[in-house]
Amino acid sequence: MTNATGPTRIQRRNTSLILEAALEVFSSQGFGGATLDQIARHAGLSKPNLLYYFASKEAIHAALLDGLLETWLDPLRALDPAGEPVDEIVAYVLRKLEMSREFPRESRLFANEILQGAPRIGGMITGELKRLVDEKAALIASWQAAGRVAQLDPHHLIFSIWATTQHYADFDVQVRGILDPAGDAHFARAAVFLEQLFRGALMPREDFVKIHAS
Amino acid sequence: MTNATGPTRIQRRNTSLILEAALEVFSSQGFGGATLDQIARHAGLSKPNLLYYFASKEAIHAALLDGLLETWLDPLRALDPAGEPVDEIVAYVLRKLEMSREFPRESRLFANEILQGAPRIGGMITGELKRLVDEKAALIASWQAAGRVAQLDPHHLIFSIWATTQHYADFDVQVRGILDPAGDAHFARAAVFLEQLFRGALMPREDFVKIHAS
DNA sequence: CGTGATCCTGACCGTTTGGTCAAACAATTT
DNA sequence: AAATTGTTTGACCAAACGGTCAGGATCACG
Repeated sequence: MTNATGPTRIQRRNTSLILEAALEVFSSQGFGGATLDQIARHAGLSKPNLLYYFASKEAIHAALLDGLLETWLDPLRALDPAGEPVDEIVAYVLRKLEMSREFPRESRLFANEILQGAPRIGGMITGELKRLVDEKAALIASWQAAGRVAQLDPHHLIFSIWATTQHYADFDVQVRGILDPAGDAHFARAAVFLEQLFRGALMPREDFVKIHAS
Repeated sequence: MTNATGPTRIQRRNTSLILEAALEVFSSQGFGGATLDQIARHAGLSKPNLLYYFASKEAIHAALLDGLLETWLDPLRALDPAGEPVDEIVAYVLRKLEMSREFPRESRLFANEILQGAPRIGGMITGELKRLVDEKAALIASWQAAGRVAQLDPHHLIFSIWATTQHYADFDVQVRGILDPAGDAHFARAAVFLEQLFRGALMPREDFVKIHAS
């Protein structure tokens, strides 16, 4: 039965094998399109063995999302009230872009979930996520009130950061189809572009004039 | 058998019922997650009746995408070499945002397809789409060479326009979960924001200084 | 009103789906 | 090495899947 000594080596290894395989399959097929057989094959385990570690397909999916949500919101949490506003926001953009490069499957997993109406994480959006976004939007608004950032709707600013950065993970196939490269070269260009885009839009107007008038 | 007089009234009505239902289901479940029974129920037809009009599930999906691709690329095609550069690009942004508001399901259908690796429209991306994007990117580059638009990578500029505008369709649930509104009110704010964002980033630096130095 | 073409459906088929289970197998403890 | 616990699997199940088909209903038109 349940054991107080925690998960065994085998348990840790297999649950992680399963979650890795599930990430691969769910992120590229969506929940409905994924099958336990696919996940089992990717994990190198038998289907009944999956269901020894997880109660159901839903349970695997839930465990995946649960384990990822925290990591996913960390960059936004790191937005520092004490920092230089424009630099803070630009750093957030680049951190988010980096996550799209390093964890594209995780991004696609969330994208799939939200595209399909967020049936399994709806509560988290209107709860934890909304609280965090409202808090950081208020922070940006306070920066704007102090004249340290250009006046742009803070909520929509955050949306635009999500949209532009996650685009490189979620629409990877399209991006690669249009720019030919097989590697990660376009991420460097994307970083330059996004920094220009947001720095240009965020820099307080007076500062901008000062710099360019000289 | 085949008739030279074209489709009958019934054919037109039912194929359109089926495509409308398929759009609803495919866009919210993905191809793999959708079932013929769901589509049939939404269309108010029996499953065998669907298959009287379309040879297979794949055929319905293909017909949907085929009929939509042209419409979807029209706003980009409309980017006019003869127009005022910044206004042209901003107009494109707003047109694209309007499409996200009016046709969110179409946007999600494409998003689902590309998220899942574009297995069914891959050729179109590296063909027709790439040609169009390259052409318009060259147009923007020529505007930049003439000093009429700020220097920003044109391809990534187009990506960022797609990303920011389609975000309001594809991630609708998330946007609505964070801003409370049930209606379309946030689209007006999004339009203002996106115009600020892109106009600020696109305006040639010299013009900007001129305007704000006075 | 008849007749040929079009349209529609209930019953059915083979396969795949998520999930179960008893029994075999391996690890660990005593 | 025996006993206990934890792990794995082949065989199996009911339901749902995409798709077929023979035949009945409905239509357009002379």
